[in-house]
Amino acid sequence: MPRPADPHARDALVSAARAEFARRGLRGARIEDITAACGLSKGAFYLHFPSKEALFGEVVGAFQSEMDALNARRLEAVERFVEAHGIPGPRDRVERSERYQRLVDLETAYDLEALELVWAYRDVSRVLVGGSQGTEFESLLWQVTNTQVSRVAQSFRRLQEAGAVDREMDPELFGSVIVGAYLLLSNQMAGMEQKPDLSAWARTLQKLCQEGTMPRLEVPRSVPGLAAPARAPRPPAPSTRRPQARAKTRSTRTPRNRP
Amino acid sequence: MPRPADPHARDALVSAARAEFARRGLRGARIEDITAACGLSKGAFYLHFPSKEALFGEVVGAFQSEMDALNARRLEAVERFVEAHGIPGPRDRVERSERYQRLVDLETAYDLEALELVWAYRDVSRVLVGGSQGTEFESLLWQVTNTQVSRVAQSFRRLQEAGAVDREMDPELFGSVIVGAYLLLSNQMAGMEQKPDLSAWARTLQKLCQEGTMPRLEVPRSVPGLAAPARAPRPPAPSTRRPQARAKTRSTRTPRNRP
DNA sequence: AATGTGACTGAACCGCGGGTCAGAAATCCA
DNA sequence: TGGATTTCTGACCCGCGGTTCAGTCACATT
Repeated sequence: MPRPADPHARDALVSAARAEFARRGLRGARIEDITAACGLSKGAFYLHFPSKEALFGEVVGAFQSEMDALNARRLEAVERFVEAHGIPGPRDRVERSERYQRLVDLETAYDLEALELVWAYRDVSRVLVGGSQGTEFESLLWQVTNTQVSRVAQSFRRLQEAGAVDREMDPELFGSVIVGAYLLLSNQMAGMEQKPDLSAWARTLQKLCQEGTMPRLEVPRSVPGLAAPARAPRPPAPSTRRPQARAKTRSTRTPRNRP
Repeated sequence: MPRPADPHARDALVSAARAEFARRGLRGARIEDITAACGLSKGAFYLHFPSKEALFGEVVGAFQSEMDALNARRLEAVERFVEAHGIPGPRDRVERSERYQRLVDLETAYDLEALELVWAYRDVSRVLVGGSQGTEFESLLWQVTNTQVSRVAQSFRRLQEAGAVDREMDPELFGSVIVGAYLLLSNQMAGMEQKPDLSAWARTLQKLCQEGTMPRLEVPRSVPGLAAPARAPRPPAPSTRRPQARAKTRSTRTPRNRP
């Protein structure tokens, strides 16, 4: 087997591609730029990957499977906790009991792990979020997102049924807020040169979630006019979606009149 | 002036373009598809816009200026409130006093307005977030995002200095969470066929913010181990950003050895 | 009707970038 | 040293899609 392949070529391509994707998006990245960054020629790319989409898919796959694994461990850990200690009730929460604190610590630890994972794949996350619209990967992003939203919503619902969180809150909406926060944070990570204090992030995130969903107990008055009529709710907006598109093709255009 | 232009042509093009951008992203949208959706020919597009980027820029400009205007009104309203009633202190918050409730209502009303605006431009928002990476509009998104993060962080900081919110929280991080929630919600809106109950969304959002940032006062024990060592923080990850890219161009490649 | 004018068409043009492949280069083995 | 073999190069091809423009059409005016 003469002329052994450069052992770093494949890794170098992956790294360069990730950087290029992060800069220009999936569509915008040019294979020649990727190979040039590794000191290779365009043709060399195809010795390792059939297309840039395939390369990206490989990286995304790794990201997704790690995320899935983490998710599974997290679900299992919470399950074990509930079996051992039961679901915290309203009292646990407002009094910040030992077992409530334990659960919060558990969740915080997993939030931190999730943040670490996102940090490691922050560039990929950025591309998935911001540069894969109209590609095969767009749906994948929503798949991951919705999985997370569901997970959060599910555990939220359980606490809700136990009376441990405000019953008026929509679990799905709550989940969206949390996941949305992750998405923006991951995008911000992509622009950072050094790692932020993810541990502090995880703590703040948990605090926000825990305190923000405290059930109403010793509340003095019951918050009547929260909905607030929101003066002048603004007219529906200048333009909605496709108001009067005229015809599918040029065939059916109405002639201005007949001679 | 014979052959008057079809009065709907321009609007139809804008609508069709927005739909197409939302489907395929800025880069992925094809001008011929846009014009075909209006029953026009490709050439007609250039009678109205110099390029698809120009069209998009026009729509984005409208979005941005409405957002800026709303932002200005909001800042002014909060300023007026503070002048009239002062900044709520810790007591106001934990007791949910009248003036605290007023401020929450005010914020909720503006959140609702913002959500309404995002709803009207949900397709544009989706493209800005998810389909403009590597284009001239990418920076614009971050400009808008950062403006909002700063606004939230600023008002957060003020409350923090008054002792009305937890001092341990990073204002910028808090802002990112809120804005991130908006971004994900706007993306989810883009896939909805009918308008959700934005008023409920605004309420939940505010509740989360308000309760989630409650200062520590009558807490029984002072929450010692929140930081949680987070077992096995995971090795830095399989791949970081461009570890060993070899050379800028093919010129400086190291020959494997000399004959 | 004839004519002028501006809206609109669509074939043609062209650059960009993905993908190919004949050949050069590198390495091993005899 | 001279094949044998595999890696890697880079010129080339080609389709896609943005852009152009000569020609056509619809309408107003005369």
